[in-house]
Amino acid sequence: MTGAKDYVLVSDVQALTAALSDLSQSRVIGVDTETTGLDPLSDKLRLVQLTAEGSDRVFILDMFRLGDQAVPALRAFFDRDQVKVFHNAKFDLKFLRRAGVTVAQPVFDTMLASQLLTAGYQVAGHGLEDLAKQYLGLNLQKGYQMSDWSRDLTDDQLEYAAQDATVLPKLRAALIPLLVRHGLINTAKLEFDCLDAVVDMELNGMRLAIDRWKHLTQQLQLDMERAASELQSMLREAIVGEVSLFGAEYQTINLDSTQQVLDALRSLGVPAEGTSRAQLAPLAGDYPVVAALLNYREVAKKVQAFAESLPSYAHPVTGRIHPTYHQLGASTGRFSCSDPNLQQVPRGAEFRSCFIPDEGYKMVIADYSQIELRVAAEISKDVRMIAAYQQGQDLHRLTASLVTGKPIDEVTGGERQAAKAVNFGLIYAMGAAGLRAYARNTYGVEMTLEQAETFRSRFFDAYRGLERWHRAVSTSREMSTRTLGGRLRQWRTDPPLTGLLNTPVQGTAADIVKKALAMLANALSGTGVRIIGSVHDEIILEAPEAKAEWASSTLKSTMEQAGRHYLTLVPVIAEVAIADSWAEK
DNA sequence: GGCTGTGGTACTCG
DNA sequence: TCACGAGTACCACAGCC
Repeated sequence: MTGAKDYVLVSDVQALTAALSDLSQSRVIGVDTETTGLDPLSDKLRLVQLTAEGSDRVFILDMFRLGDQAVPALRAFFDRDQVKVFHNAKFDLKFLRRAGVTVAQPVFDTMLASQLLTAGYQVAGHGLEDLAKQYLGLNLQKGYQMSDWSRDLTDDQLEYAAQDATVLPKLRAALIPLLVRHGLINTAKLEFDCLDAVVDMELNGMRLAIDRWKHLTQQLQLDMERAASELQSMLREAIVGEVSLFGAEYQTINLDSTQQVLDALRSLGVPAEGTSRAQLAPLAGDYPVVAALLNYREVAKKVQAFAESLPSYAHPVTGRIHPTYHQLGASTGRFSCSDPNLQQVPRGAEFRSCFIPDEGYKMVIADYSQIELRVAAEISKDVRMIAAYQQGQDLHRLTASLVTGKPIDEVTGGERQAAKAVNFGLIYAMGAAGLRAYARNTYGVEMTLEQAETFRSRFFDAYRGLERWHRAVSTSREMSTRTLGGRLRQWRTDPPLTGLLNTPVQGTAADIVKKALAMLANALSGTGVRIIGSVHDEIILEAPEAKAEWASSTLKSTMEQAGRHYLTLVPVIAEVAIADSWAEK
């Protein structure tokens, strides 16, 4: 046990002033909070625990007792350039923000630091207890997180509250040498700088036109019922003739059960190896029942996974959708998103047009143009790709021309589409077989394996730098890789080549988006323009109508500037639109 | 009999 | 159909009370 018994309960303004003055002497302070629940939009901030590095004394601010009169002093305190150390800072920052307190950089987040150090590895946990044990050899007292922080506090609760705060500066001191050793200082700074934008996105959320959404849901449900009954009647022929107590017409099969569906298909004479889309798609032309199944699946997914579930996420206080962004949720450095996952809302306008701005506001939406291909050009230093981007050429058209041997302006639209897919697939080492399958299924183009191989080798003849990069990576035997920003991903066993190629590309794109978000949070602070979402290469703002033009040019220039921070050979372009819904891009 | 957790499958997105 | 990276819903199954 770490007995941090030395705490001072601060419940009036005089004591607060004295405490903050005392803490101001320290270059580094640990910050923790206790709240009446987990939701910053409906629960309350109860305690703020502050401790100076090197001290075991913790000032525990009782926000219920202090009330609003504490806010100006706290705001001034957190505006100073001391290092504020948090664990899972996003949580505390959201509650502080709701209480009227913004926290200026520099912020150090021990959880993000730990996640960066282990990126790619499966580790037991990144909780404060885990880190205290691992890096400091301390066993923290657990079990008070979920206690009732809304009533009079017990001595046990106060001791628990004090304990976590004292650990934070110590953890930072232990983590910094590791970040240095792993070359992760810049990446850590980037992640910490990004926190404000993440807090914005979660607190702001996105507005859903709920009536419109429910109407869409009803339509889709009808579509699904039609698709289901059509499929059901086609499959029912499979069980006609089988012995049934009630008659075959009463038998239904569970359309969501792959086992039942496969049995039924086989007894209808469909030569299906399995029920995956990949295995069924080639059979759809010959067997109407297969086409019916694929159709059912598509619409069922949209109804069950998106349409029906989304309204339950509308927040009772704001009416808006507030997802959770996991800053290091993907091992490449990308965000992941859940509850709900707004990053997988179907692209169709019928879905995205239901996401709208507040009255008097516009959405301002921007995404990077071909960001991953540009990053691949920069990493591989391929002269042809770099030159094409510098001259503002259409890279897909160029690839089509190089592979077919046609002059650029004779390339057809179909060839350009095919080249688009090839650009995408081949930079991640898609094999000849994959290419062949892709060409057949997407464009109905039949080719032999040899022809696919020729196509592939022409691609790499055209882009020598890309080929050199592939060869260098595949012979390197490295157990880790880095993005251009220095972000690290490690493997414990021999990594797949595709992972070694994909991670620096996808991860550098993530570095760029995060840099842009960090810069935006600063640039937009106090302007009334809100950051409301981000989907991998896209950033969504909500701006008062009068400021939409300004927000739009700020968004575009900030995203492009963030790109230049990492890419020096290849220009970065962001395309921006002012819109009345997410469907307009 | 009903609950929970886990693995597999299939879909969505960039 | 796929190369990479994610999350969610559903089914089937094991283990438990």
